Amino acid sequence: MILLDVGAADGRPIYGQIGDRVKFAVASGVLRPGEMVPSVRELSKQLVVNPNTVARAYRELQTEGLLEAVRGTGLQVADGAVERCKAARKEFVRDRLRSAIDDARGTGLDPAEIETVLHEEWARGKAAANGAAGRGA
Amino acid sequence: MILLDVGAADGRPIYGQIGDRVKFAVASGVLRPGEMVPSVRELSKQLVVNPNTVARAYRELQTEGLLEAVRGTGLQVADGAVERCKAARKEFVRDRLRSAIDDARGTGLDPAEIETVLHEEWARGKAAANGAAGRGA
Amino acid sequence: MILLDVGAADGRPIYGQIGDRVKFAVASGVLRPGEMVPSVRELSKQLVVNPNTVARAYRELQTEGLLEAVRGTGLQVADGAVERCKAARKEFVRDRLRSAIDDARGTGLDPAEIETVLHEEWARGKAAANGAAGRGA
Amino acid sequence: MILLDVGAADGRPIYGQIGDRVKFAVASGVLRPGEMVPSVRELSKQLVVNPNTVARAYRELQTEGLLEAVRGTGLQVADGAVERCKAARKEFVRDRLRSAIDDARGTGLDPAEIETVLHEEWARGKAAANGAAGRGA
DNA sequence: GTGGTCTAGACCACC
DNA sequence: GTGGTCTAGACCACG
Repeated sequence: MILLDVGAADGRPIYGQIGDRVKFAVASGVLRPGEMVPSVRELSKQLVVNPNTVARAYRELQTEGLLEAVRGTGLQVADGAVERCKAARKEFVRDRLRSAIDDARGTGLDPAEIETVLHEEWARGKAAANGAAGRGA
Repeated sequence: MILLDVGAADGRPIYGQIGDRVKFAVASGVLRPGEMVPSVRELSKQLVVNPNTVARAYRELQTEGLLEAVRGTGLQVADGAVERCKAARKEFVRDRLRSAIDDARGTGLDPAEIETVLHEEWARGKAAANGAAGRGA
Repeated sequence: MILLDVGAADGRPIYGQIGDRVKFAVASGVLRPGEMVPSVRELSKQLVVNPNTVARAYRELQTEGLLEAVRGTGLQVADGAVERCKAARKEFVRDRLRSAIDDARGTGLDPAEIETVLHEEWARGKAAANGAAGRGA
Repeated sequence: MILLDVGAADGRPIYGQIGDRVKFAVASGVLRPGEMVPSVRELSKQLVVNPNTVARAYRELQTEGLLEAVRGTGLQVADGAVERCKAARKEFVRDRLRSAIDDARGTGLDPAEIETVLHEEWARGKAAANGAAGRGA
């Protein structure tokens, strides 16, 4: 099973995307406190990314207190991580949507037309999600 | 009046943001074909950005055929630019919203909650725009 | 003038030693808020160390809020850095002395003998410092 | 009674710390020539450390001639070990104190202030030792 | 010139 | 096997 996946280059650093993915996984309960995260080498293979990049992502999560090192064994999700990850996730979503909307408004395009596009894209995303769920069932 | 404004470090290169702003200005009719764009020096001062960065943005707009050099005078908006800029703008808006929505969905957050946030942020943006319009009147 | 110097491999990571040196320099007033620190490349040459290692040290100082990036120019000492660096320095000194003393006690060596050695080494260090100062004057 | 104890990650390898502890125990007479040292398994349990790590410490003590294998029984303290361990201990203490003092001086902190801290920490260590002795009595 | 990111690959200590 | 550190060198965006 593929636990984590990073999208194409969307400008954000890869190590940041990896960090976010881990947070989301913790927030969603896919990764639970006490559980080990994939090893640096394994995840780097899975994502086709340099081990250093994964290591950097993990290091930052460690300094944030979300991950804990177990000597010679790996890294595990810290105890209080779930709540903080949930908060971080919602913050992330809100920021992302807000900046997209602000950018759209900033173009000078008619707000009504923006709203139309917004609804279209929301519906498209929902349909895609349902389709995926349907195929999965 | 501030014709162009570039946001803080949102990851995208500044010269790209500047290029987009020019396109949007053309699409909105703020900048008309035949009109001169601000000089590199002027715009770089206005945006508190290095002149090289503005020059690069203009250079790329020239290679896209959206701007034309007028010898010894500066750069003017090309003739067929409006339609292409309008198309580019709508494309930009759609891409931006779609990727934001996809990213939000990718976090595993409950879609209903995402939709709530989406509505909140849309309303917030609308209110801010009205407020700005009101202050302008 | 050599602003910073890292000692031989004393077990601690080099990037940590570099970070400490910067903090000490700030605490001592050698580096003042608003001043630029040596560039990554320059310092890496000076210390005969890989640029990445210096970059890592600087990055951590940035996340600690002690250094601020000035786009395309370099890194400068942050405003409130002096106080925090002074505190960090004293903490560092105390930790270092305490652990050394604890380790010495942990060996089971007669406390009186430890104290003798302690006085000898303190005197030796003082003499060396004076000698250096004398030569410098 | 806990014969040996290894501190938290102080940067030095654990197997080295264990080796030192054995040497100190020999120097202090806690472990006498001809006496058996704890088995790898027993000591690894006591220290909550991987058996390999203890084994490595013992191996190095063997190559230094401080421990001798007794076929089918274990490892015993070698005959001439006491003197060498005493010397090593004093060397260790001196090195440790000197490097700590040098490091403290290297920070640029006022020597008088360093001396104050030094006295405080020395007193603190002495008090702690007395307290432990008191509790033991 | 500046820092930031990423890759590739090495060595170490520990399990 | 694990993570941590370091080196070497590349490319990018920006000044």
